[in-house]
Amino acid sequence: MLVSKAMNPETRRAKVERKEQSILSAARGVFVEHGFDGARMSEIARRASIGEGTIYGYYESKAELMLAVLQQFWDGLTLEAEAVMASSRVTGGGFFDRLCALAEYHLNTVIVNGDFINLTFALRRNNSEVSVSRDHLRKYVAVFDRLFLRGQDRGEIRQDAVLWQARDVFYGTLEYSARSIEMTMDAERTTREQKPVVDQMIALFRAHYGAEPGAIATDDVVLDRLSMKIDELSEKLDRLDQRLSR
Amino acid sequence: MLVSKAMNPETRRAKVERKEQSILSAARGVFVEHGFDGARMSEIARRASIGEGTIYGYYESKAELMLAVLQQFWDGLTLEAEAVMASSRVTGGGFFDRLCALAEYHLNTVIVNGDFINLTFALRRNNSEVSVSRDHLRKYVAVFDRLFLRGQDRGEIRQDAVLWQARDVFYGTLEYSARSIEMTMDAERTTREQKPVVDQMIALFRAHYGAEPGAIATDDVVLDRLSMKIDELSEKLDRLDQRLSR
DNA sequence: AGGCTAATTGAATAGCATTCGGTATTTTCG
DNA sequence: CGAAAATACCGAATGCTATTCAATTAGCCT
Repeated sequence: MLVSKAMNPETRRAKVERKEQSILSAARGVFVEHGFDGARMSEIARRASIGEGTIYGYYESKAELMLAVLQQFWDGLTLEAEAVMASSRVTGGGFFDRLCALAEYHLNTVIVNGDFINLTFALRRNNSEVSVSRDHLRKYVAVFDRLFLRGQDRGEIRQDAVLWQARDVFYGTLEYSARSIEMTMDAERTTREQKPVVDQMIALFRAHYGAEPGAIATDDVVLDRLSMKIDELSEKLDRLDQRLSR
Repeated sequence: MLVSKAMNPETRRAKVERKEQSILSAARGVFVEHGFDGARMSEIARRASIGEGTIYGYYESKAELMLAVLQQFWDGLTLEAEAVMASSRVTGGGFFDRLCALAEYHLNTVIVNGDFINLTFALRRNNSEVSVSRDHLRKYVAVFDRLFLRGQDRGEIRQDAVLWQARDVFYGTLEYSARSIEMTMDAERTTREQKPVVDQMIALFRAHYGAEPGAIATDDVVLDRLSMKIDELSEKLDRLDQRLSR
């Protein structure tokens, strides 16, 4: 049939993609539930309603299936992070409002999907070739980079601030905090919630990277005043000089 | 024999411990070389020169063996970190010298033993009971805590600085930086070495937690210089004034 | 020495990812 | 449309490993 000829290439791809998605989502569920080693290919197959061997027509191995799941995961995070920053709550807000929103989103994500994130880095244990997801990670952290650069352009951030350091501090601190929180590592303070972590972080950024820290602004005022006085003195000197030479 | 009676309890324990150590070091080598999944119990047994089944008389399972290796690893780190801070190079030095030494040591360690550290957190995927090493982690990070508190006592650090935040920033940033470095994630700057990471970090700590932030000190110097110049000018003016009025 | 206990061993077991030969389903072309 | 060719699908068979266990050995005490 002509119809089939015209439609089939479409339907075929669509069908394949649908099946791929069903495998992927089944796999994601099983991996989240049992972890990598605990996940059984048989269970994934069962949940996706396909034969066990069929999976291998779509993914080379368990590790590569996991990798596909992780890539989808990180891509989703990237989209959500962008969405959070563009959300109405912070639209029109300055750099620090957006940063705060991003920090809250990231911290919460890391806490909720901690296992997933660990797996991202744990996967590159033996299968050294199967660790492609660098690009996806890069795309995710690029969300922060764009925000930071824009903040610099708009003059909200010091021009001499170092992007890579700020990025490391931001993601590093949040990730470590998340681990501390979920470990309830704190013998010192039993209630260590997410909010103070983000607040402290924003405060640090404001103080260290902000374009106009209070102390320095004050000093600037003092400097201006002194400069003006110098100018006054210079003028007076000139006038005296002229008077003397006359 | 009385001798055997007196010695055997000692020798027996010693023997057991020696065998335990030999298993542990064999395991460590194999795990480092091949990762957790890649490691074969048979190879560990061979390297320890014992039968395959014997291992299970000492450790319940492969995961628990790994755990023992990890605990030994973290304990070693703790000792080394203390040693670095007490080393002659920084003896008598202030808080920031010690902090710098600790940061350099930690960053280097994390880069060199990155796989090991990942494994620490990746192990608690399925075997949720087998994740005891919290105490060992706690002991390790406590090295920083002691340094920080001492710095506060000596007045080198602001009294209102928050310990847990500083800790998160310190370890979090270093760990994340290490990952970035070993991933050579940087399309922006190909040569991102360890030194600048540590330097930036120390600078941040000095500025944000130090009792006398550097930026303001610099501005103070500028202010002083300007004030002096104004004084000079004033004196000159006065002299001229006197000459004129004479 | 010699009996008793605990330690050691490596062959047997069991669990799982991956493969493969056969079957069903789709596509192609006369 | 129909049959041949190609492709997708299946799940039992394979192969590889952690783990167990019955037999053997070494250590200990009187």
